Order: sequence, then structure tokens, then C-alpha cells
Amino acid sequence: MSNTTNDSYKRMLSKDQVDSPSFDEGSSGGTMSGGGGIGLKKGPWTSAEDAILVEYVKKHGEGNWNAVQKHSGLSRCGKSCRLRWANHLRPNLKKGAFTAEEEQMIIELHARMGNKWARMAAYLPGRTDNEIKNYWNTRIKRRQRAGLPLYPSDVRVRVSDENQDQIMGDLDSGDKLHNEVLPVNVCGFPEVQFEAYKGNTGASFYGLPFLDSSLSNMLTQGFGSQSCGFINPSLNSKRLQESDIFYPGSHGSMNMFGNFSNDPSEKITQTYCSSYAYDPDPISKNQVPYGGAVSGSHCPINGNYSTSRTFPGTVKMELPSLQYSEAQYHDADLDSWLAPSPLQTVDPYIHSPPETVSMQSECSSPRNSGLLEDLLYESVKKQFADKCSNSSEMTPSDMVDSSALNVCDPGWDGSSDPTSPLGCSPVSVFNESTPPMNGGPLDEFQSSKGHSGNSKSLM
DNA sequence: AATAAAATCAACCGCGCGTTT
DNA sequence: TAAACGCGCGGTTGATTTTAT
Repeated sequence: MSNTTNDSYKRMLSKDQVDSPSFDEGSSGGTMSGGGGIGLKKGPWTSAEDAILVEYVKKHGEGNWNAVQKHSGLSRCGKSCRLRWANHLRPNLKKGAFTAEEEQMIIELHARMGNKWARMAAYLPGRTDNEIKNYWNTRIKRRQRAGLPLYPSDVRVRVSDENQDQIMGDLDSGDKLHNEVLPVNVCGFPEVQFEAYKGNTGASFYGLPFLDSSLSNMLTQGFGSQSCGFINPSLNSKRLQESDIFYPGSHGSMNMFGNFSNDPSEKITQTYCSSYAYDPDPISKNQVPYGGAVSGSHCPINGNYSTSRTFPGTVKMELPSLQYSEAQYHDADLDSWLAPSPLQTVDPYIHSPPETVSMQSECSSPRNSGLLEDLLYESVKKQFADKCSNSSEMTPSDMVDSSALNVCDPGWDGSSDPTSPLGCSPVSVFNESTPPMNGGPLDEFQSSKGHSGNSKSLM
């Protein structure tokens, strides 16, 4: 681990702590808070503080952060301690630039989740939500400034394709689509090319089975939820202890991807299976009945599992930019497309230089948000038209070619673009089987899912 | 070399949710 | 049942570093 907490630690030390200002003096930018806690220090942490916190966590474990101040004498509020630990001090943190794979993963995740940084972080071992958030925000700024859209075309294609089944399912089942989330204007997502991947260390990353047989389930859930717009208020925010996420195997209850073992999964299973309205892919559904129907199945992260469908409730329209509210995607769904992470097998410390990601675009989005909503809208229209005309099955590339995406993005041709990361259709790329990978925590996750018909299965 | 602008990063804040009392 | 508490998340801010002029 060349790029772990130690690095951040060093950086910290070099940055603000070489002279180790006394934290009780609030020097070096630190101030004593007047509000929440009397005499609580704010601002940058010192190495001394870090040491205290680390020591405390070693002794007492994570959690109970408000007790840190009492027991360790640290003049920091619990919140601050938790944050410091989570973002900088906990073991196995990976620091440094995001790898190309991670960047792509973030984009994919963001396309599906929106600004769910913590959840995204769960898919990027060693990365923190804050890191991802910062990365994304910078990226957004950069792209905004350049007048570019946020998502690479391949992501658009995948998500669009994934959306089809669910959307039509909702239509078929009489669900009223969420008009309010379906924008009237449609604009495409000009292509972003990730040239770094061309010469990448293998195609493992692209083996992500975004479109594998169970993927449709994922989107089914996601957009089914979106269509309903309901959130299960009781299960909405079950949060996963970070230790559970990042220290797979150390807990019996959950591994990195939320291996629920007991009641939660049962509850979730019932919730999901009973509320399942439409499944374009019953086979995979059987294989992965959403969130733990399979014994020991893994729910990514936090038991946010059954945020939707079951309980009518408030419509959460919180995402400023994206597609899925919390209720609109499903961690279990993400299981469907999240293959064993290449991050587990590719040296995570070979970082790509920032310039390796080259973003190109010919068309800018009129707005910075709702891009996939646009996509969804167009998908709905298209699919609906197809259904009405009884047309034969579309390929994703067909869909894209004929979709309004291309109206706004005439130059896009992901399926034939020779400069495409893999020299073939992004869809096909993501459709391909995941190379067998062994050894990472995700393997356990993967294998336990028991996707019998899925080439990514490691069984 | 100096300055400004942009990018990056760390940390804080407010809010919401779940649990405990 | 309601209030208090603890925790985590996402948004935002401010400091620092890097890059461009």
C-alpha cells in the first residue's frame, strides 16, 4: 500500500503539522468553536490530534464519536472525529489520484446514483465519499466550463438501454410515469472518450457486466422506483458502518457489499419480492431476487436496500443533477452490474495521470442536470413507439442511433467509433463477460450472488 | 519573478434518520 | 409517544497548491 493513510498522514504532517501547533491554542487556522461545543477546536487537524484519535479508535473502536472528546481529551466534536477518521485515518485508505478505472467507475456510479457519494464510495474501496465528491465537483466544474455534458456516451447508452425494460414495464403495468421527472426537452450526451483505457492494463474494467442478464433487473428496480417515486421511509436510510464496508470479513453481518446475514435481508427480501411489479428478465430475477433472497446475497453497502416500491411515501426529488433518487436505484441492483472490481486485481496504485482522460464533446447540454432524465424520456418515447409498432428487438446501438441523443449529438457513434475505449460498442463492451478475477473482497460478493447464468459468476 | 485564476483538498454545517430514553 | 441523542450524508466553504499569464 503505497498510497494509503500514510500518505495522507505525511501530507498532513508536511502541511500543517510539522511545527505541530498546539491544537488547544487554535493556531494554524484552527479555531475554537463557540457554538456547538465549548472549547472545541475547529480547522485542520494536527498530527497530535490524529495520533490521539487513532489511539482512541484502536482502543475503543469506531463509533460513539462523541465519547472521543470525553475519553481522549481531544478537543474535537464527535462529528469532526468521525470525519477525520473516515477520511484520513482509517486503515486501507487509498490516496492519490483516481485511476482511470476508478474514474470510469465514478461516472458509472454517478449516472446511476446521482450524488450519493457515500454509496459510490462503497464501490471504490479505499476511497472516501468526500474524495469522490470533490472529484466529481471538480469534474463538473471543468466540464461546465467547457460546455460539456457530464456523461460519456457509453454510459449514456448503457443506462439508456438498461432503462428500457423497466420503463416499458411500468407502462405496461399501467404505472404512470413520473412526468415531473421526465423533462420535456431532450438533449444528448456528447461523447467523452476515455483514451486512457485504450492502452489500459487489460479489459478487466470493461468487463463490468453493466448489461448482463441481471442488469435489467437493476434498472427495472431503479426506474420502477422512479416511476413510482416512492420511498420506503422505514428502510430508506439504514446506514452501513464504514468498517463493514471496508473490512470485509471482519464482520459477520456484512462484507464490503453489504452481506446481510440476518433479519435485514429477510426483511428486504420480502419487501422486494413481494413488490416486484415487472421483470423483463425473470431468469435473472430468480437468480437474484433483489437484495438477499438468495441466502447470503450481498447488498452493496448499506441496506438502503428497499427504498422503494413498498411503501408509498414522499417523493424524493433531491438529486440536483441526476436520475435516480435514493428510491430510484437499488443497491442490490448495482450488484447486478458491478462485477468483481478490477480495482481488486489491477494494481490500484498505478495511477493514471490526469491527462489520460480526454474528454471530447460536440454538444453541450443545456443544463447540468437531469441528463439521464432526458435520456429516460427519450427512451420511453422510443420504446413506446417500438412497442406500438411491434417492431423487432432493438439493439442498444440501434436505439442510440435513432434516439434523440444523436439529434443532439450527431457526431456520436459509440458503436463504431474506432477511438472508443475498446474499439467496439460500449454496450458490447459492457455486455461482455467479466474476466474471471480472484481474490478481492468483491469476489466474495460476486460469488455469493450465485448468478448461475452469468458469466461473471465466479462460482 | 510576480500575480491572478483555477484546481484541489480538508473540514464544517445543516439536515434527516434511527435509536435510545 | 415524544424528546434527546448519535450518526451519517450531502452541500458548501475556505485554505492551500498548482497552473497560466
